[in-house]
Amino acid sequence: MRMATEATRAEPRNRLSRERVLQMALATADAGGLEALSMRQLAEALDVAPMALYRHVANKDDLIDAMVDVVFSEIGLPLAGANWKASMRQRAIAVRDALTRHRWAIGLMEARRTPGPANLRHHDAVIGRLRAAGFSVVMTAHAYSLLDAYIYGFALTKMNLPFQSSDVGAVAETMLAPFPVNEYPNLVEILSDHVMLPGYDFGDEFEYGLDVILDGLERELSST
Amino acid sequence: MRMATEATRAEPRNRLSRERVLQMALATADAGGLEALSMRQLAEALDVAPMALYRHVANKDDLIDAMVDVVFSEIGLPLAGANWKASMRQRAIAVRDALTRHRWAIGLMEARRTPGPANLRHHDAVIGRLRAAGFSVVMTAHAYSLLDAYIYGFALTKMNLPFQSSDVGAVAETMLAPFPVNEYPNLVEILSDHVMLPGYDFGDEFEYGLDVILDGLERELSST
DNA sequence: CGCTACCGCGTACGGTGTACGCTTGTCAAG
DNA sequence: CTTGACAAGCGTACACCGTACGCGGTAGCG
Repeated sequence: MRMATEATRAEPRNRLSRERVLQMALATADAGGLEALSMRQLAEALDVAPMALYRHVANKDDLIDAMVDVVFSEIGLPLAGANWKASMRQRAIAVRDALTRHRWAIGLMEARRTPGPANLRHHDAVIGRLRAAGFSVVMTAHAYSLLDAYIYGFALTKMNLPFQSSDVGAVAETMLAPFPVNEYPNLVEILSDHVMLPGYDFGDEFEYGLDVILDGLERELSST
Repeated sequence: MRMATEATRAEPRNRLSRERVLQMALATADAGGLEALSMRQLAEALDVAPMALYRHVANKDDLIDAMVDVVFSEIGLPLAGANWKASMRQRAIAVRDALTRHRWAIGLMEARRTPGPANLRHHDAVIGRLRAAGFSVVMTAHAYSLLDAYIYGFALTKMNLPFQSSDVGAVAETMLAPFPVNEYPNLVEILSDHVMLPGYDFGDEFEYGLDVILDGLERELSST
């Protein structure tokens, strides 16, 4: 039998591509964090020799740049119709959600010095939305800086939280165990009287702070 | 001649110690970032074999934990006397300054799951300051979450800014060069009409956003 | 059929963190 | 003064990492 039919069937199935590399890299990083992403492991996951990856990716940095741009593309653009507060609120939550899905990306979103198209498109759209709502150029810079700092910072502190928003109690005790009781009374109070109570979810703090910021910006806007 | 006097003079000079390791590690990380800090390089800088370090440090993670706690200790505690806004403002700036001195620490301050004593002391003092100012336990959690997210987030985005707050123009052009003109009009506008102008310093955005947040918290506090 | 372009691979180099066991300098007790 | 214990520093080794370089096979075209 000839190989043609086999080739056209079996070959393209395992055929490597930038797409497949990117997708697998995202999956690995989502599952095990950035430090679990090694070129060798990635190659193995794709059932391919390590060096094969370099046909589709210039180097690891290039790969990560591309991964970050995928995250940006998942965020979507802010709504154009709604009032600016609703629009910014929705965008903030979209970013937060994307960063929750891709925790490894948190430190990198604004770090790469070669932003991808999705990145630039996103920033352009947000800025445009604010300008259209009547923000001056200066106020837009203020607002964007404030909002993004909060969003990324919340993701950062939340991600870094050494517990999964559930077994807070155990972790807190482990943290404080090496120290004398009542060494840190205020910390203990807020932990035991609030954070460790059943209903508490640190993630809920996000929207509270977000609304404080949006209200503050609204006031700044109308006072100009 | 006897060795006693020599020993007491020359020996402790080169004698390794946790302190010396820590100090050199901080210097290296401050100068070249966390990725410049390798145990081998660190050993060489201390004129010592790599494995000698492990007498004073359990492993690299333990070393980094200790380094983070040094940063916390540099921040100092919030003023007790002043009104809470001034106190929080001063603390925020102190944290920002510490993170500017030690950029490598930004992602790590809240990440380690074994916080050091300076870390806990700091948190305890801030919480205590807010409680003393009349914040309820719940409001304290809100305020702290909001403030820290902003502070760390600002440090994160500022640190990651791919330029040194000076040659913004060149970098911006490099970023946008691969794309058609007018693909991102809003981005271009804010860059050329504001960010790239001589007087602009992104660092100045920090206090603007900080004050918006503090004012917002004050309003929340008085409306309770 | 032959040519060319490309894709995946093998090998190798210089880096990393660190486990394990040896050597050597210091000091206390006999 | 000798001896022995103890800790500090070291040498070697291992498993991993990113990736430069060049080879071989295959696909699709003329």
